[in-house]
Amino acid sequence: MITIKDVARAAGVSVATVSRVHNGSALVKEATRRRVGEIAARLGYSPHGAARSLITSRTNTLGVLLPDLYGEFFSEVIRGIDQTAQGHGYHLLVSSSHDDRSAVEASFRSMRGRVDGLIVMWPEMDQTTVPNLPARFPVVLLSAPLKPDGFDVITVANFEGAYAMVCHLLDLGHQRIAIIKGVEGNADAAERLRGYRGALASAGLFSAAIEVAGNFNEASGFRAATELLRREVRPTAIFAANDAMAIGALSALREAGLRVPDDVAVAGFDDIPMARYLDPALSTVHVDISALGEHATLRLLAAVRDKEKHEHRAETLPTTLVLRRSCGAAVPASLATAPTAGPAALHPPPLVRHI
Amino acid sequence: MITIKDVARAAGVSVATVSRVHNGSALVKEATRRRVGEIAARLGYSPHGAARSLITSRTNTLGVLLPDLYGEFFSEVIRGIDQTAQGHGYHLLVSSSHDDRSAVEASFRSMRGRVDGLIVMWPEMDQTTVPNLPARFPVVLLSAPLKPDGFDVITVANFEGAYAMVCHLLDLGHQRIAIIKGVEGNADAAERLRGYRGALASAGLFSAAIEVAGNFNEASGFRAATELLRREVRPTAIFAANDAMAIGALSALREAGLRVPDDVAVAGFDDIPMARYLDPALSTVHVDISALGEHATLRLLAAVRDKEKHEHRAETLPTTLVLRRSCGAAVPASLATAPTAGPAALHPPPLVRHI
DNA sequence: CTGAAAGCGCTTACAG
DNA sequence: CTGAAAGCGCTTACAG
Repeated sequence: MITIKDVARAAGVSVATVSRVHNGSALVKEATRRRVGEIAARLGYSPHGAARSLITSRTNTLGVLLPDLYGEFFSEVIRGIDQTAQGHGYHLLVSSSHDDRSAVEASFRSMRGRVDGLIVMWPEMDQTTVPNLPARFPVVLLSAPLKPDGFDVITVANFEGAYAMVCHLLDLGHQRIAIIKGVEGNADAAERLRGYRGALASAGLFSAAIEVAGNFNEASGFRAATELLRREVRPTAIFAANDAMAIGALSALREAGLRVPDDVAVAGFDDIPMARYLDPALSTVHVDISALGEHATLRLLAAVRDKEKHEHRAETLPTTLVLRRSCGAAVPASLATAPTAGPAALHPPPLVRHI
Repeated sequence: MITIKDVARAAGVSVATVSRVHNGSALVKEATRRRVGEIAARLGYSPHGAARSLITSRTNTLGVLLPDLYGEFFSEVIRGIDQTAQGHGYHLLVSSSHDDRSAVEASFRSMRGRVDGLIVMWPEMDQTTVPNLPARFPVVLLSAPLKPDGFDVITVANFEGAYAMVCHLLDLGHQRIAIIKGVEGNADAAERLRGYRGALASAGLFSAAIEVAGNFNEASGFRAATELLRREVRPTAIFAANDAMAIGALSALREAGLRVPDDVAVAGFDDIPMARYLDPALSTVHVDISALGEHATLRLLAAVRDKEKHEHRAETLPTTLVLRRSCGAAVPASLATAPTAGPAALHPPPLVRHI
């Protein structure tokens, strides 16, 4: 590996000059700049990142801690983060499978000196498990249920989205609406449940709540739907707390020979990219997932840029109702058919209702 | 930020001793070890990664360069890489949108001194664009169409998979089988096309090839299928060079009021996780995508561990035919119904034919 | 078992 | 405009 010394020697200058050339310092004679630049290029020199970080105490890298890397949701989050970070000249150091406080803290330690800040998604965090990180170290929390001092927090309008979706199902005339709940102790899951209950209560149907357990993956949605179908009184609509479980529920209903939405209406939450390709296409609460990543990154970059003056905020991204076939909403004929070819037709516009 | 000096001072020892404690050196008295360890913990000390990398010339980080971060395919690749890397104590520095030689080389330079090796996925690489990287620097190429000296290469059995799928369609009696091609100049796309042509040729139908352009995304599959439907002689089967395009084709067929597989059979390539949830479930060539990432990581770790003796290899991961409903294969009744609840039932076992 | 010292590859005041 | 020198936070022979 060739170092700054090799370049300096070959060019007959000091390492300071080579450094200045590489950092575009104005204090270099044009001729020197060109000569050193050429020699560096010829030698294939590139500055050693770790050495640079050590002296500048900047890494141009953001750490990303996620519970998991599996599936479309996390994939979209990362994409949003990556695009934004890359656009600002930052790299991404990613790490997954963080499901408790010590894992988060351990990851932080192992990233110390390698990142300028951290995005941590960990919806199971609660008051007692706020990670203990050095004060002033820039951290953005995603989907955190609280707003601890010293952190930026970005969440999704879970309550509002769930509330609106269940209200919509009520509007369609459903009286027996079941929810497949998300992971126990998960903040997103809790808020979506609260929205479901709130909507039922607003219709005077609070005691009609039908709640079954789920854990956000397809298999649990399948199991939950199967269980619901075994009950003597079946629900006429199923609201799954995320799309993955809705997909599992659709499978269960199909296998049971039930038609969606005719026999049972189904709705999800997230609007992952595949939701529109299911058959029937899935009605769901739209979350701009990559925007979540983008926002988190922008907040983090702001915090990194001025550590001192940065004011921590808690932001909530809005959600939107996206009505496709699975919930049985009457989709206007003009939207139901998409006669033109091309990308636009690929995504037959769903009925969108702003919440 | 607290450094090794602070710990040494607080513990009344030299920095060398603190360092030894943290690295589990055997040359430390038990009492010292405990005392220093406690003080370090109390102070919240964690070693500075960049400083450590600089002196040890190891980063415990692998760089991952991908063309894109969008969609299930890349998501699965990363997951495979991450799991394996994490299991071996390595971090991941990811970077996307690499579509030409200079982007790859620039990324390499910016990662210099931050990673111990690189996984580069770039299927458009060819003989003239092999990136110029320092000799002996560990690099694994994914989906590369050639095996340049000094690189490990991992590819997928594209030719065999496509060949087998098209043979299967021929076996079902199809005579007019169209292919929706992948990105021009993409190695995977080229091999899949070769497999398609080879299968037709083997049936004496080479001149019956029906080839339309595509670029691996849903929209292009939609367009291609729409174009095929406009022809005076329609194909009876469509083989899309990846699942995303098959999904687009399914949308186009549905909008045109055609039934799959009754009117037109459809098959894809990749077996992304959602393939089984489509309706009809998609017949496709199964690639163990996360295993691709896993293998790449293992090869890279081997190269990192003994740079000198490491022998570069080219490996090809096998593919499997996965027959679901969309191609019209007669699925045995025992497989078509999945009566049991639970995760197993979620994935009704497709007819798998080993190629 | 412990410490003093050199050095990893850079950047940046400070002189000149 | 350029260079000598200090120093970022560590690790590791080398002495003792």
